[in-house]
Amino acid sequence: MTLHRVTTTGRVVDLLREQILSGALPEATLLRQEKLAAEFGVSRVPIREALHQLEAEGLVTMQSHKGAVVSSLSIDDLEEVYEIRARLETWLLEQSMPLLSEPHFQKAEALFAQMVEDRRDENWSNLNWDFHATLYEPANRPQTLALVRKLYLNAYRHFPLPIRLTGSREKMNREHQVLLDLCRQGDVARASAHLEQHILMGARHLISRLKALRRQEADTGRA
Amino acid sequence: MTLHRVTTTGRVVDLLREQILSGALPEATLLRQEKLAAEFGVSRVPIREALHQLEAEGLVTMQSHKGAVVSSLSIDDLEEVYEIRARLETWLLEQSMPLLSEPHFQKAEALFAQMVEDRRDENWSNLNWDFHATLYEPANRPQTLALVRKLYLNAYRHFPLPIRLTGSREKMNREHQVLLDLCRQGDVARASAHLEQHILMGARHLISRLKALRRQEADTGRA
DNA sequence: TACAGAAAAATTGGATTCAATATTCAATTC
DNA sequence: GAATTGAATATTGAATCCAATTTTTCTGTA
Repeated sequence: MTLHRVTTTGRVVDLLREQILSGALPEATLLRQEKLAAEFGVSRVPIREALHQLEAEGLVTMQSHKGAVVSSLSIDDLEEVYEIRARLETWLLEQSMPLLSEPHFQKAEALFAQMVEDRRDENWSNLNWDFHATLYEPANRPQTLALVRKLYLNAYRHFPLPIRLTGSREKMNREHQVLLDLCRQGDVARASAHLEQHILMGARHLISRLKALRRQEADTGRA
Repeated sequence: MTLHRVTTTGRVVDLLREQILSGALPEATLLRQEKLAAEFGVSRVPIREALHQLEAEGLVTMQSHKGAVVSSLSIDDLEEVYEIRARLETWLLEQSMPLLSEPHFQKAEALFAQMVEDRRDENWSNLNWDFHATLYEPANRPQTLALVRKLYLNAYRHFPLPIRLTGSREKMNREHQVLLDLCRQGDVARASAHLEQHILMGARHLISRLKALRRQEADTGRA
């Protein structure tokens, strides 16, 4: 177990990524190197290296001599990412279900209970991911899991947390409960279909909330 | 139409990526900043920024104060990447097939003819990708297409070109021909199944060649 | 000879400095 | 008065310089 590199660049990358994925730095935010350098108390060099790295991850876009901005996903892109997730996650579930055993169910149920109980929005994303990942874990597909996780985080960002949860929490809980039941019953076909619906409905909800938000912004802008 | 940024870092990224994906820089190659800087006639700063970017793309791995190496895919990882491709590309094909029209067929046939004719190995990868992409294009899934392309290139590298083509060219051509025919006939189910086999067989071939190569290297190393 | 430890060299990471490009804003022209 | 040019300012891109870390080499000892 190697205790990873602790370079300034690495820390800046982690910090910025966290702030972008959490929504603290919303899309289209201009990232000034000097400002970030002052904020973190370092020179501009590690800032720029971090920005290049985040650009490769798709989280920011850089234009030479102009600056870096937090990149945004169009609604179409967002929908497509969810569809990719649906395609890959159902596949993971189909592979893992025959291998799911009691410890997995118990872990998933514990995470589910936490999600129902913990009302703090900021914990929801991680719990939700851990819940899903637990069900996929026996498939033993590390590359796929890592890829899906990246898509998950990338799609979930940009939205102030309360917004993306409003009015969907109870629904999500019910769907997770059904998914768990179907997994326990070993009904692969229905579990997979349910998961697909779960993901695509999530996308629909998010997109409708996003559109409402944009309409609202346009209205206040006009007023 | 913006004439893109021409920064030193950007050019270095493109050059290194090209060399890695083409196999000119094989896996596990140590990338010395000073050496690369001298080679490209620039300072170490843009080299380092480029390495960070390529690390985020997964093409190199960096260890602090030790150096950067061209990252390698294990055989298991390689196989998994091919399976992801199979899962996503069949999906793309299923969506695009109902929308395929004559211009697409003609473009695909032209690319196919070029692949049959052009014996130069170094053109094969790009032609092959263009052929596949042509069939997926009507699906209008830019994110998925970009993702699959990345997986395609990433998996195909590391192998000296002649090695990965030896003994598979004729087979590939036959399979492409069948795929084209099935697409023209509009038989979605069979085309999709054939494409899946095509991709998975490609993986099997590549892996067996790779294992043979490693055995051979071990033998000569022992001798 | 084999090994441990310290000095030296090599290499990377980060700060500072300089150069190139973009933006801002005032002066000028129509 | 509006548009345009150009100087001043701000910001990024890259080179050089210094610090921190790792690797190698050398030396002394068992």
